[in-house]
Amino acid sequence: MTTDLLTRLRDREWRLSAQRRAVAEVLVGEHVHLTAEQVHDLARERLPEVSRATVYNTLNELVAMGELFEVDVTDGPKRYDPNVTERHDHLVCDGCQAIRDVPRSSSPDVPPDVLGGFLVTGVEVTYRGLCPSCARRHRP
Amino acid sequence: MTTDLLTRLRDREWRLSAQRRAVAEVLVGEHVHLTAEQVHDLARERLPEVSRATVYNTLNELVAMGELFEVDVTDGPKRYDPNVTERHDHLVCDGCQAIRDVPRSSSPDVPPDVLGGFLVTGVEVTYRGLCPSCARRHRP
DNA sequence: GTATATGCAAAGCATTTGCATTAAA
DNA sequence: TTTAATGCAAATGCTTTGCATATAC
Repeated sequence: MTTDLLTRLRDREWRLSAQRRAVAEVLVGEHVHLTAEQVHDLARERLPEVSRATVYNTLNELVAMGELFEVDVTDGPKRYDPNVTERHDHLVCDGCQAIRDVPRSSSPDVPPDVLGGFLVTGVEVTYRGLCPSCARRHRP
Repeated sequence: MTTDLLTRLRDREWRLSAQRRAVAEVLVGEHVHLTAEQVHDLARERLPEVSRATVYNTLNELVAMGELFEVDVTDGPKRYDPNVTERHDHLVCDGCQAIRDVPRSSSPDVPPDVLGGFLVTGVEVTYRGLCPSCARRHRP
């Protein structure tokens, strides 16, 4: 039973302002990888007076809390990934920049002889290619 | 026998100015993952009047030619990886931001049932952790 | 000689910061 | 009431751009 973001935030005694709630609510769902600006726009639909600074502050706090991942797999601004409970990789479309989460198949690892004393604590895997609709456009 | 960067550039009939040569010469070696600013500084040691704009122009051209990879695995500015001939992954130190190339062990892939028509053309793998000296500092 | 690269300084984005104001607990 | 979040606008950091000048071919 995975608890959702809003519930976890309440449990952490995180000072819950209307602005922070608006930001957190926007970050719910699957395959959500929004830029800060997109979060700002969506949050403003719920609460018109949310400022950009507050959006950035809030996103950074959520990242620091481990409740949000920064994802830097496309050109341009960083994206934010609320899927922190399920280990997953990313499928990135070179055509339209869409990002989809995929469960991790098998964990890659480094052959010990090339590690040279390096301590590995995490792995990120990014698959690049074309999403169905961009693939169709490319070879119809 | 892998031909080196300068040789490949000559073969491409790439207009070879002193500035471009200075930039290209800086991009030779193993485990080289410099920022644009570092490239600029090193290039200026060889040719003091190289401008920042030219460094950026040149780096972008090399990337467009496929002779250089952009690597975005650390905070702050992008890094440039001249190792385009050998398939490899990256080991990134969370302590000091050092990056090392490691040969790819086994190619990860996505289970076909979650691909949903997505066409995969490339994979990037980033290992994060602590390099030997940062690991020592962390648990001595 | 001609097309193209260079350098400068200014502009462009994305993000952060300082500080006075406001609101949560 | 107290402590912390907000909003604004200015500042920062990285990268790109426009255009006059210089240079490789």
